[in-house]
Amino acid sequence: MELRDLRYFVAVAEDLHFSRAAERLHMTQPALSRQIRALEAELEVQLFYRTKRSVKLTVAGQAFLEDAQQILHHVDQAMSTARRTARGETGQLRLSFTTSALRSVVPGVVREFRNRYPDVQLTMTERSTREQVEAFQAHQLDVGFLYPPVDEKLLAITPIQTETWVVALPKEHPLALHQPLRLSDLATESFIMHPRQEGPYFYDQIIHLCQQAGFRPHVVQEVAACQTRSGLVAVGIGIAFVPEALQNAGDTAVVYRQLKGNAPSLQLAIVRRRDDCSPIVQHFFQIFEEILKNTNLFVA
Amino acid sequence: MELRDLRYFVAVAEDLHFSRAAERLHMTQPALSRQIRALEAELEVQLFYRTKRSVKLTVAGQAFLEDAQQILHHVDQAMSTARRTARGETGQLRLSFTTSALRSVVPGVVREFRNRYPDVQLTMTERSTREQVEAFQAHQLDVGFLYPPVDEKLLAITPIQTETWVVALPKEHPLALHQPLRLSDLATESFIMHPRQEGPYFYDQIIHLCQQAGFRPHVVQEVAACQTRSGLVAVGIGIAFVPEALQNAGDTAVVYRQLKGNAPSLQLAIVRRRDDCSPIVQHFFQIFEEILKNTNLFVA
DNA sequence: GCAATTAATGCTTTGGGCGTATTAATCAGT
DNA sequence: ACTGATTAATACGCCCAAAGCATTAATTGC
Repeated sequence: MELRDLRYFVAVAEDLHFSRAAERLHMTQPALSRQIRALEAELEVQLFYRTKRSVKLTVAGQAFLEDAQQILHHVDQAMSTARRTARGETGQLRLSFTTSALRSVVPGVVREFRNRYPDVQLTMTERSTREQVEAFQAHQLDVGFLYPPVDEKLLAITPIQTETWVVALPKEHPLALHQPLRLSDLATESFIMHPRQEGPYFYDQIIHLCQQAGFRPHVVQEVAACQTRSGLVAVGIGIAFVPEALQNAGDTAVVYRQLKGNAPSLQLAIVRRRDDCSPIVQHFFQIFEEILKNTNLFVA
Repeated sequence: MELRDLRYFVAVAEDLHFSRAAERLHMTQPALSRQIRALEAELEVQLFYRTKRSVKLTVAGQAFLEDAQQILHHVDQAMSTARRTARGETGQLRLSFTTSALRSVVPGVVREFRNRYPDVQLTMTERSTREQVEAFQAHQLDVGFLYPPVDEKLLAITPIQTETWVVALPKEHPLALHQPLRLSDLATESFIMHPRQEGPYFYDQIIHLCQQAGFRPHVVQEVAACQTRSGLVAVGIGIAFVPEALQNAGDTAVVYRQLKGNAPSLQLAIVRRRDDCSPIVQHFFQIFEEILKNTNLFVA
């Protein structure tokens, strides 16, 4: 059985006339008659009642007609879907980002991507840098916004922008009057830190900067979520570093102060699997680059 | 595009190995490689990443694989359905019957038919003789149990059994003491009749018999449904003729009495369209004949 | 009863798909 | 680094399945 047989059968079944159907199919009537007979022989089923003058579908023929039409339609759809998938117009894109990236570059890119490729199913998951790397390794992620360094040969890492982090202080804290602060002003404070295991680079950077400023920070708690750190600052547990982008998060019990001189900073990066040549991912990167150009962010 | 292409593609996509797939398809590797390339050219879509040593599906290839598998499965199903339909093992059977037929021959046939052909969708509709003829003409009915005579050349009518009708009387009626009754005993009674338009033969037969018995019946009401006639008898509106089969309907306020001599009678018939050669209808008739033989009913 | 219509049959032709032989490229093992 | 094994691609020739052409047979309508 071939699709040709189905196409011939559908044509005859729709016209109930061999000669006309043959003409529509750009072939001769004897060829068509033979093929239909061959199809009936293969199925061992009579599809048409024929007299020398008229053609009529049998019950089995009616049932087969419905299936045949559906199959031919499905074939068209499959071809179209394959083409659209190859062009990156349909499919899925799994996206992850750290909390702070969600407050900066992500929304604009995602909005534009949805506009241009509405048929791509977009899955967005917030994940820490470490979780994203694991998801990439498990082939459960296509594009991530995370904080290098990440030693992973499978990943293609493109730095985007350098974020300077700021100090979050309780509103009533004496240092809240100063702007900017020196790092050495914080020597006797209690620090709420980002857990080292979730991103050792950032943790070590702060420890290192503090040592340069002449003290070793007193860490009272480790919390991964930036907002939670901010919240703990509000209730007086200590002070914390948070990304600049979080300043507008709207907690009135907390003030944010920039640091003079070497401040802790992080380079946000957009990441994909190096072997991933999915056109959807390529489209996403293209849109991302366009937006980056227009908004004139610092590109490291 | 032909099914061959889909079969080849699925084989390669499942094995990710041209030589092995070719072997499974009982063909040589070069032929298979060529066909896949031709398919990609026709779709204008790359389905596989190939190196000289390994084969991998592209995203478009993955999408196409799912469709291709579904299509091939649908084709198998369509062939199977056509065969089963031709054998009358699947499809639909639209059945109609008069109220009284439902109480006699119909249940046994239907039960056995459902047993033997569980995949045939059975639609059962109660209809008067006239309604059944109309449904046949509109091609909305396949098999009917009705009361001839019916002048319709399109229909093949097979008489089944002769039903003698009985008189339904209120329990307290003086004539309830007699068994059997004479028709002439009913000369002064009020009659609840079956409407003439729903089946003139039966109506006219009763009028004719009464005239032979020397009176013209006094008709007080016309009601098509036999049970309803029986119900009206119970509340004293009059007397009525109902089929024997209705005697066991269980209304304790009504008694049924046979008539001596020429009683009104009807010949139930099983009917189909003369041009209908659906195997399902044939099966139904076959089962019906088997059951008729076993139960030894009178066949007219 | 004859002309027109329409599906089936017989014969011939052709092109697409297959097999064989070979090539090119990559990988693994020494 | 070299060699043999593996595997997909290319070249060429063959063959049969499907198409076309010509004709037949049967039915319909005037």
